[in-house]
Amino acid sequence: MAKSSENTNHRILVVDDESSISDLISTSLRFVGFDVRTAATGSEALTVAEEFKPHAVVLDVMLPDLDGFEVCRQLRSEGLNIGVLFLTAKDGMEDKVAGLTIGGDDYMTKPFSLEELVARLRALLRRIGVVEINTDDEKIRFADLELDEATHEVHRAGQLLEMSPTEFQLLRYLLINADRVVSKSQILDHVWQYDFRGDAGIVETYISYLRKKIDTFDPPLIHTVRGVGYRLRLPAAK
Amino acid sequence: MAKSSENTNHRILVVDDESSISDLISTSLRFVGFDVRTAATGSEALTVAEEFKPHAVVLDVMLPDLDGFEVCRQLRSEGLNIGVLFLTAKDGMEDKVAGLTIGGDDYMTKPFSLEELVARLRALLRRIGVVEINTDDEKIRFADLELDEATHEVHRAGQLLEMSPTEFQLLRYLLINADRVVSKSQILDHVWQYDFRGDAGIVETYISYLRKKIDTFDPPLIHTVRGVGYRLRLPAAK
DNA sequence: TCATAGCCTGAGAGATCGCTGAGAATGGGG
DNA sequence: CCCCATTCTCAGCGATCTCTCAGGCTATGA
Repeated sequence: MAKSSENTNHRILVVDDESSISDLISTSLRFVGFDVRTAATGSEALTVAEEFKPHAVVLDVMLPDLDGFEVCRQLRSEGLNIGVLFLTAKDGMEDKVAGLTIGGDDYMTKPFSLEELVARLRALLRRIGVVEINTDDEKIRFADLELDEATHEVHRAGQLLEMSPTEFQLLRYLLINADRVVSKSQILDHVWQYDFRGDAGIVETYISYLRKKIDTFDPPLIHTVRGVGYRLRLPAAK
Repeated sequence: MAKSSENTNHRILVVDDESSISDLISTSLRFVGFDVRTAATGSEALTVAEEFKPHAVVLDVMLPDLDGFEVCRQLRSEGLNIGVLFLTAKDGMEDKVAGLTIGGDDYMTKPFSLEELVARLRALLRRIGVVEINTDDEKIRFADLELDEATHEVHRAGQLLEMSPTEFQLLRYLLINADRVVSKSQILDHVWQYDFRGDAGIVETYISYLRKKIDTFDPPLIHTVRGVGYRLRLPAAK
């Protein structure tokens, strides 16, 4: 995950009762530049929110005391313009959550990937109008390759390329780290769901898929750095 | 390994229960200028960290009491911006360890080389923002030779040179010690994995490989100091 | 000048790494 | 319920890399 100064001073409150999850999330969000606080219960969340005044809340629906929706209601009742990103287990509750996400809110099912979390959170902040800059441009470009966060489309040389969700996320991670080497473990940690227990070999397979789609054009952009990882680069690069 | 004033006052906590390993690591880190403390258990690590306030921790995943992740969690839960470099055994444990590269962290499998350790640790400190200088420039230069840690590229006279992993590490070691003579055993100790049980003759072979790549240009930079070792230098400098 | 220790380098065996095709397992949509 | 897209595992292979070894070369000191 690339460090970015764009998030500076945006306050995010992370609410989850499993400390392993809230640690994982808060570490990632801090690293990309957010100012993060955590809470383990609904009431703690309300207390912390009062003084912390977060721009957005990452909120587990299932909490020991109040449920996430109640927390959300009470946060909103204070008239604050707070975005909420709900987290829910993948158990059928999803549809209910989907119905309850109003306004600019969003939800994700656990387990998720960290890249996805950050992308959704940024989109959310953009929607509720907290982030001003780059508000009309959600595209990442490298050479003649273009990835659009908003439309979820990828173009190379003006041509639309079909991507599966995982391919899209992998490509985004490579693009964010364009020109830098990223290891297979880094990719696994950021692009795959945090509970993935497989081999890093899966990354090779997906790199292969990606190459078949974007590197049938010239020049090839995805380069292998043997023993280290992968790197997006232009051959011309001096 | 070169002494460098750049690391001055950066505190590193080394946590490993095998004293041979933690001695090896702490000696190397002290030599390159870090302020080092060690701990043999997870709880000791937490105690020491409290008063030592390290900038980064080199942390064995396998500890007698708590495991490395738990130690990491507890260090982080205090909201401190601490980088963690995990050490893991090469056996199967790898797949159990997901999420090790989150938040700027990194990991290495044992056995590793000391050069690699120092390079990774510096990169980590750079990422988490402890090191201010050269924050966007991870290049080492000597004459018209340039090695880039981020892209893993080597250029001479503007031309890109392909390097195998070992060649890359050897060249980095020579560059760090530019103008100084380094012996074959020094090279072996720093560039090769610490459990390498072969002959120092391997160094000659790799020097030969390097020369074929970087010293086909003029002037030659790698010079043999007979009976002592090798030295990177410009001919003009006497 | 010669002898010798130290160094260089080519050849090649063996190990490792990464790429890819095939196919099983999963899950959503028609 | 079946079909299709997608995810993931696995194994074969080809390419690259590591390391050993041996024969030849070079600097150095007697």
